[in-house]
Amino acid sequence: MNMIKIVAPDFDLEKTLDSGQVFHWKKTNKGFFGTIGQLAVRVEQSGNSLKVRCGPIPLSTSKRHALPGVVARYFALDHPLAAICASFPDDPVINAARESCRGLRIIRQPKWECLATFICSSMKQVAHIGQISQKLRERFGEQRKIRLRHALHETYDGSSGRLLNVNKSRRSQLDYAVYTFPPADRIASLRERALRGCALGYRAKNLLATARIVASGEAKLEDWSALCDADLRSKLCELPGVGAKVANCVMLFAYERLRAFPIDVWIERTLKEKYFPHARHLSALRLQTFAEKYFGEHGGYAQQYLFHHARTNHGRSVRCTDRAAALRRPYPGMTKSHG
DNA sequence: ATCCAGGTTGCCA
DNA sequence: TGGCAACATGGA
Repeated sequence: MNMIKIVAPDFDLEKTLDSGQVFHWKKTNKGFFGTIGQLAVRVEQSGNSLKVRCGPIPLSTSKRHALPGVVARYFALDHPLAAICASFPDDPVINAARESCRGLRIIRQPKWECLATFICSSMKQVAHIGQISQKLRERFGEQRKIRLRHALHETYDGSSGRLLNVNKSRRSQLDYAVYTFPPADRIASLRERALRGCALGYRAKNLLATARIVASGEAKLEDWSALCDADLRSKLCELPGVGAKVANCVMLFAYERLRAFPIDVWIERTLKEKYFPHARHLSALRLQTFAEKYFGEHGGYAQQYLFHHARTNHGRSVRCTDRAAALRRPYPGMTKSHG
């Protein structure tokens, strides 16, 4: 039985998976379905414990015992969250974010999967990125099935060990299909047209070009773990479709560089509104420099908390009953335009 | 319909 | 350096 229980204090599964750092987890009433690398996984949280079921393990039985470790590592349960949060600066803005994002962890994603997904993320809403990821996976990844419900809900014939009253077609309805992310060489083998078919738009060219560089061995993503932050960033930025923001996301979400501080439109808006309300022109570089210095060694965590806090609509300076209108406003909460 | 989205790139002064 | 437009797509 590929079912385990993991003690996970100081962890909020839903916030973690729904904070825009990873895009392929599907929420159902029975928990989250997704993949961790090649492994199909279903995760449910109740209180401090995680119930994890995985699909068929295409590995030796000795590796089976590694499952708890794989899951705990993916969700970064070893991060000292209290200490990390305590290292944030003390101001009303980050304090509010820290309060509302309790248990949110920066997970450890597979490098290629993270890089490829964020190349697809430019000028896309979080929901769209999820759609693109899903299409890439369905069309070019591998399908893995995982039991939708626990077997105890079904009727067993104790002598044969078989399910009763469940024919084959019905049994298949009990399975949930998830898809692994296609490896770089698979993407590299495609035509740009095939990628555009996954709604990538102009990003298709970048993803394809980067996939070919990775697949050729010219860019060794795993080896780059040994580089210092600055060198890693410049290596990532050499890849087509990767600029400062995407590089910082990949550093943070796949290379454990907790200092990396991605600045997207949401974070830029938040920083300007909350920390520089009167500044007229603040260059991207100055904002980046400020953020890295001010938020410190776990700036990436602070950034993720600010991002999620802002996006979940708690961070608005003015209560707004019309969420859509609030989202439409360039600087939510502001009534006067700042020229 | 119009605006915006976890940006990057090339070109301009 | 810093501003600016082009680049595709879909949801609100």
